[in-house]
Amino acid sequence: MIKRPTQTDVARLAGVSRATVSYVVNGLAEATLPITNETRNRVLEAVKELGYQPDARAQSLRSGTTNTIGLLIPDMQNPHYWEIANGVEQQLQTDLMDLLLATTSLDPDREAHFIEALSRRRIDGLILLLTYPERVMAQVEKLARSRMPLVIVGSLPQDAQAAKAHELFDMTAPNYYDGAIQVMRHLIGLGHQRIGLVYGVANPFLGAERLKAYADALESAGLQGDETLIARCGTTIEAGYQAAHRLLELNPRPTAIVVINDILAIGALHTATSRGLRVPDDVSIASFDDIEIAAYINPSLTTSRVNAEEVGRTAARLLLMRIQNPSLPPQSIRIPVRLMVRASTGRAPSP
Amino acid sequence: MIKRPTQTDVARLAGVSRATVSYVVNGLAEATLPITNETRNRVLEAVKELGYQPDARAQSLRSGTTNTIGLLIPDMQNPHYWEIANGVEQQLQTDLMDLLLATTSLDPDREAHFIEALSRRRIDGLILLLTYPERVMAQVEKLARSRMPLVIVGSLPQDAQAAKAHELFDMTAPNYYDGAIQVMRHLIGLGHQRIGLVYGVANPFLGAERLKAYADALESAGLQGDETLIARCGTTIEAGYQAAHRLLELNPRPTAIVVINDILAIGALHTATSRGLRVPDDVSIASFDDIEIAAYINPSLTTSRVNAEEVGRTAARLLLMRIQNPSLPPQSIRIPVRLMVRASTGRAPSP
DNA sequence: TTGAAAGCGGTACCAG
DNA sequence: CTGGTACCGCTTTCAA
Repeated sequence: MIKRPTQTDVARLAGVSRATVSYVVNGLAEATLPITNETRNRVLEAVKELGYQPDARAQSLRSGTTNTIGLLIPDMQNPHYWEIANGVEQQLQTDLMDLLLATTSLDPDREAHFIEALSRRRIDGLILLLTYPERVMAQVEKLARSRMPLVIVGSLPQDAQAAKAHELFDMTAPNYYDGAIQVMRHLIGLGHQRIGLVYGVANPFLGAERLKAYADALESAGLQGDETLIARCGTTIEAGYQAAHRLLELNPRPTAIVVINDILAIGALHTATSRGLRVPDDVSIASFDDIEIAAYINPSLTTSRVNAEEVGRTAARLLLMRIQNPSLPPQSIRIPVRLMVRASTGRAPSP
Repeated sequence: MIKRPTQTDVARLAGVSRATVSYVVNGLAEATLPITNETRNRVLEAVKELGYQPDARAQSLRSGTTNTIGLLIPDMQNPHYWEIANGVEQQLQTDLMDLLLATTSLDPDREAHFIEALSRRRIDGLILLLTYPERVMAQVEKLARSRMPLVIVGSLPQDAQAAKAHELFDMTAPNYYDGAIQVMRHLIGLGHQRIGLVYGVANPFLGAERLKAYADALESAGLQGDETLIARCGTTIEAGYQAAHRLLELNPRPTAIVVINDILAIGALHTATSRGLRVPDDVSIASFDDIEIAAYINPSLTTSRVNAEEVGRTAARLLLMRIQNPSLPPQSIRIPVRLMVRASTGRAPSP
């Protein structure tokens, strides 16, 4: 550690007591506590001369508040998450909270580690985007019970824990179910009958809503589902690329592919192109999120738009409200989505 | 703030002193200090029962070390920076340092704010990717002089401050000059004579090396530069899109466009397509960074590959070395780049 | 108008 | 083997 000037150093240099330094530095001088202008200036000069910066650890230890909230995001590689982080930041800036950002790289151990680390820092609140809730739920529940303000972004697995969850912390999540229904209706409306799904998630439950909507939509259209039409894979572009290959090798070939997110859809688009298929003439591709790139790639992506910044802002808003008023009943807010029809989907080719 | 169990609570429950709790929790029990297994277990049980977690602020206040380093990145919207952050994380994980990530959203005030905030937290070291060095250099120099371990990623403006800089902190940066020369040689070798440049940077100096290499390469090929061939713009995809429009409206039209990074190149590619131009038959496009998407878009991007994770790892390595040995002479490490020739560049169209 | 002093939650030295 | 205690840097009440 670096030796930095302390309050005591400033006090000595200015020839006052530490208390006085504290008053001046925190601007209490002007308000309640009358301090001579002359003393004040002596202190301020000493501060400047020494380059004194109050120690945030000590301040927070003493004052009991850190003025910082933590945000855990799963995966650096997906722009969708940064857009959420952006939203959180926007909301926080209006208040004057600092953000402590951590990313788990989709690693369950790191997820647990960071929740622990953030909690030990005694941050004022925590926003979690969990990848492996089943691994850390106990930890998270304990946190919640210790009355740490907590917001979970995204859904939780459908088991007993999830049921309790809503009583413990606030939640917000995009309405992926609606989104997936819209995507499917759009494709079915275009005459597609064989529709594949690239299901690229780190943890299966993460796409559960989209998967269910996919199946529900097929069924209500009287189309038959088919396990081979579901290509499960990882979360990288390359994974999406490979998974799409598996789908496009099927016979008969699907005429449309729904991809779990835009990043993987870029991979799938590449697959189609490299197989000499035209999009959307030979195969339609649609996905979720509407990251900025989606509108600019060629062909532009039909995608179910999640306003990620709004998700982030909502999470931050919920958290700030809870920090201010810890006894509020927990809320759960769904963020609506909107289908953006672009160039990657079109009428099903005639057989 | 939340009331959490403290060392004292544990001590009371276990019927021992606070010192003993500290020993047990920090595992000193096994090593130097022999403590009865029975006492140890009593303490551990109390810890578990109360869900006690040591307060990181208090620990660090006392121990003088935070075991945390800070990383400041400019822009959430560009995957390139996230890849750098990834590299930093990788390197840090091998040691057991925590990472405090902050992002400035290209806002000079936030940049200053975060440097201040991180410094007040008394982190053990700081890695900076600066967007507005001229605004914060004084602050940064003061930090450096206070012996805060510091690594600057990227280059600094070419003025007196930059000259001093190398004596104050470690630096690492991709060799964009070489990269740009390679890109230009590649295009000139393909017969291109009118080569545009989309210069989309938040702060002009940030692309200085690439700009200079662009001019140098033109000159040494006996081609004449032309200010109208340089389209200055912002840092979003949309900005790249617009800037490329300006270039492609020129008469005669440039046959190749060099774009300052891949993100903007995606915009430029979209411009060409929407103007009905074929890439690379009518116009070639090349850029910098090689973010993951670059290989998957259509056409795939010819780009000067910067191994961003290596940049991050290098920065972290430099920082950790300096933390361990603060008196090391500052180093400056250039990261080599490599031209990835893909489908977005081809022979210049015959006039 | 200013200062003395208690304490926030730990660590680690020294004594027993 | 265990406990008492000074101290890390700051805030805030209370007295002077």
